[in-house]
Amino acid sequence: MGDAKVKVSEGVHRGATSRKASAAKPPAGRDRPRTKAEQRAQSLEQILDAAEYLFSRNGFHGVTLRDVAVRVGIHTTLLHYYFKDKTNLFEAVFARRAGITSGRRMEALEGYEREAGAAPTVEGALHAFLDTDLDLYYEGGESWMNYAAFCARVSNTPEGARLMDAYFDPVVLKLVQILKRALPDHSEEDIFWGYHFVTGALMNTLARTGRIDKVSGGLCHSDDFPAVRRRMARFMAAGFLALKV
Amino acid sequence: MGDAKVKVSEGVHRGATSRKASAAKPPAGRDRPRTKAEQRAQSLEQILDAAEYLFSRNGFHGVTLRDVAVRVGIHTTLLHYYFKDKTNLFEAVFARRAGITSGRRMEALEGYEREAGAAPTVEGALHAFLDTDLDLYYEGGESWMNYAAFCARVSNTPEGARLMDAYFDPVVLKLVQILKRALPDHSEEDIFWGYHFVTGALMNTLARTGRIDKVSGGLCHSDDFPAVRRRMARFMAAGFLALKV
DNA sequence: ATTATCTATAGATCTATAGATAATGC
DNA sequence: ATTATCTATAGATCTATAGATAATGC
Repeated sequence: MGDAKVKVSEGVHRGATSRKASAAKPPAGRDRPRTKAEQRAQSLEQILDAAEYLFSRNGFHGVTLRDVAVRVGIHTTLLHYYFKDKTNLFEAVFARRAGITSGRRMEALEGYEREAGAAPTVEGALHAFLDTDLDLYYEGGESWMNYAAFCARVSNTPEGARLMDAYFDPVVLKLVQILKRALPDHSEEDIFWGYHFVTGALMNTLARTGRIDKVSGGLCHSDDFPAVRRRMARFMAAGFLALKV
Repeated sequence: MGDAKVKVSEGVHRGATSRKASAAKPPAGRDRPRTKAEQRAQSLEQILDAAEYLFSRNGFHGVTLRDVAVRVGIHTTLLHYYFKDKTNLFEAVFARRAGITSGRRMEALEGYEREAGAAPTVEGALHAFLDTDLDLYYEGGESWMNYAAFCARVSNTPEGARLMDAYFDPVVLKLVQILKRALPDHSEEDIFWGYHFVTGALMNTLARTGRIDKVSGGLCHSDDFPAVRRRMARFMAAGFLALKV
């Protein structure tokens, strides 16, 4: 765990050293939370950010509560105070942003459905499904990018897949529903397997393993979601169409 | 760990009970290895099988040496005897079949290259790349299917991705090389991103998370590699072609 | 005589809880 | 008076090693 950077925040009560350094006068900025509500909110967020980052790289079992605590600069026991136990913390990381993602996607899909009226296209549906999501992560900054990687990792595990179901099934079913209308002559199996390919490619994107960087000799970058966005819906739409001989 | 089935093998020395039961006479079948070489080979294989299965579902940190030992029906220390430490065991699981997979794929790609001569197609290259692999896992039985899931899981992690590089880079580069010849007007970036989509979809297949089963209401099955094989090369080939406007 | 397997055990680490202390709230 | 944070510690588990025992090999 030599790589666990201790992000020293100037929060209250964060070890004698930093406290002493800023004890005489209340430190200038809004670094130091005033009310208890603020303090609580800040701690929760810092903990979730750290856990999100660590879980996204090392998985549930690859992260210890100590890792998280060290990264935030607090004591392990505080994690129990706020989150009861490790499983709960993990699920809290997942739940924090799951509603937002799935909500935005659902809106985008329903928006497209209305707009397209009687003649939805595969590519249109995929744009709504994919671009909204990619934008959210890319524009959301580091934490959202970590959340994306977290989801990719979770989705790859048997237990994790179950977690995803609860939040993302409605969105997937909405997408499938539109795809069926766009491809009335395709078999249901074709549509589901097409969806299976799309998710795989998407998860591989969100995971940002760095493999594409290496394989391409530095020409492409795992972090370059816009590059994926520019290609993915078109690529996949053509794939769907090709399934029907 | 309630689900860790103890596969009681009738090997030598496997606990007083089973030993006593078969002590008087040497047990009939070829269950009991004669020579030390056979004994060694059998133990190694049993350990690798168990580790492969467990690592594929729970990842490196989600499996303890005790889990593996219990599943085989031996003592933890024997794992150290044969494999030194946990990391080594993990890499041995990976290495056992990596050469075979990558070898077969490479042959298939080179075979296709010769056969296609001056006019290779994207779909042809993808058939060679994908079908060979899917067949190997599907026809190889349970252990090969577990290995596939193991790889999918490994590939999704930052450290794991590095492991894959060593073995699979030449195969990937060969594929890319053929794709470039098949798509002379495509940008290199397009080809690499297309490859990125293909891998993602493939890894999602190998992982067999059961998600497609659920989403499709039981119509499709994660285990159904032939169904993927029938669709994937065609799907992806169309995607590649669509990238060039 | 060598190899395969087990027994015993050290040392580290991990999760979780109980209870103390130091802040803010009213 | 309540909430946030820390100290101390129990109990479980995990990896790894040293050394004993029981097979096979010659």
